[in-house]
Amino acid sequence: MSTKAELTAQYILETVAPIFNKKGYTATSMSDLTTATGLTKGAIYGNFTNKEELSLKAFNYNVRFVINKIKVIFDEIDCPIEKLKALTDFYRTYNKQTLPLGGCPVLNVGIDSNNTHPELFKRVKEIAKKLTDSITSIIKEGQAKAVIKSDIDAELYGGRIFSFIEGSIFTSVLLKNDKYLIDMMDHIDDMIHNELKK
Amino acid sequence: MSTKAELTAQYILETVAPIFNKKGYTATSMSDLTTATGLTKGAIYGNFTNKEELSLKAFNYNVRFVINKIKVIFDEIDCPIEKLKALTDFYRTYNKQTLPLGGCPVLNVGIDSNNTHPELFKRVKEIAKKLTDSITSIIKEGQAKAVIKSDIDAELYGGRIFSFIEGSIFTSVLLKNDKYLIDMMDHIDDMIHNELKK
DNA sequence: CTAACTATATACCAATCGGTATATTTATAA
DNA sequence: TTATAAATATACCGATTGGTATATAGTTAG
Repeated sequence: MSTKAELTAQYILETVAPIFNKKGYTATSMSDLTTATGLTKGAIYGNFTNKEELSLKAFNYNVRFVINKIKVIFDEIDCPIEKLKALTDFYRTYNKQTLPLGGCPVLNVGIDSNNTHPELFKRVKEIAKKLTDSITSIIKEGQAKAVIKSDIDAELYGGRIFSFIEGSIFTSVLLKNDKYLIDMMDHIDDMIHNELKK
Repeated sequence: MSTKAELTAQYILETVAPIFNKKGYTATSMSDLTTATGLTKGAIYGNFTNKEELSLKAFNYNVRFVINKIKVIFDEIDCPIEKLKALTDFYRTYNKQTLPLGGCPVLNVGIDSNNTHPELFKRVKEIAKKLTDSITSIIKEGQAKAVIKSDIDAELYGGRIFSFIEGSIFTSVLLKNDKYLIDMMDHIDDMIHNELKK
């Protein structure tokens, strides 16, 4: 029952997660982490084997944060069309919601880990696949329930919507204006009505 | 006439640009650059004041590479609609074309420099603005020439198309499949025909 | 209250970091 | 061919990197 260490491990993870997400793996130094946590290397290395493991768990922590929010929303909705609309509603305020994380972990770590940290990149890819698959599933569910046109290519739209979302997050962050994100969600809503909905 | 130094400076830039683009600023070490160029620090620091200046010029070099390609295409086309379609054609093979650069510099450096290198980030933002503006201009030109619907919000579509492009680049890189990029270009083409074109 | 154990802090390691001063080589002009 | 200048290589700098061995402090069971 090592409750003490578990608590500090959790505290370290929470504190460290946004730093890794914002600065990236290499640009985040162990001294950044000791400063932020107010702990020493002894405490950090007592709870995590090395920087790599810590960064991976930090990414998982950030992703879980986002996915849990989406899950909560989805669990309250039956209709696939409404699920998709709830998803765009969620992403309308995505930048505000991911402020404590330091931005979108998939976008940030996806770019950061590419060509530098294969294991981390692999994990991001897994999550991206999971996200596109979940959108695809909703569309297929909509087809099964006959509220979405049966001739729609669900996989294609799943990937397309994922690109829509990540692209507009990127633009809104780079140009520092949420209008790009919000407009894209409007566009997706239109698409749902004009192309997907039966 | 210091032709010698100018040549090596150019050689260094070309060799170094894809490394910065792939690994990011911090993860790229000076020793990476001496190894890649086969030169020593003396040669590099003789031609560039420091790592920061070098990374900025490397980004500019990469961006110029891409923008020049687009310029060449645009200069041969008059019709705004055809320009937009040529743009999607260009991006269909974007990953292959930017292979020597190590990927999309706007996407890579935009994420990498955020929260770490304000000056570099500012420069990426400038380029992103330039790109969205150029798309917006084409749409406005199309409206002036009465080939694009006059009630279309050109700025809105400019930002939207930019997000489409960057988002699909991201997805195709992350999931290692060009189909996401190609499908997005198909989608933009459809949009041009169904929403923009008069 | 003490002994045993767990968890954190301290002090240190070799390696690498970006950067510079100087020596050496290479190119150029007379 | 030689003197001069330009360009590159070498050798080094202090600071910081990720990581570890050990000492100290904190917690808990008897």
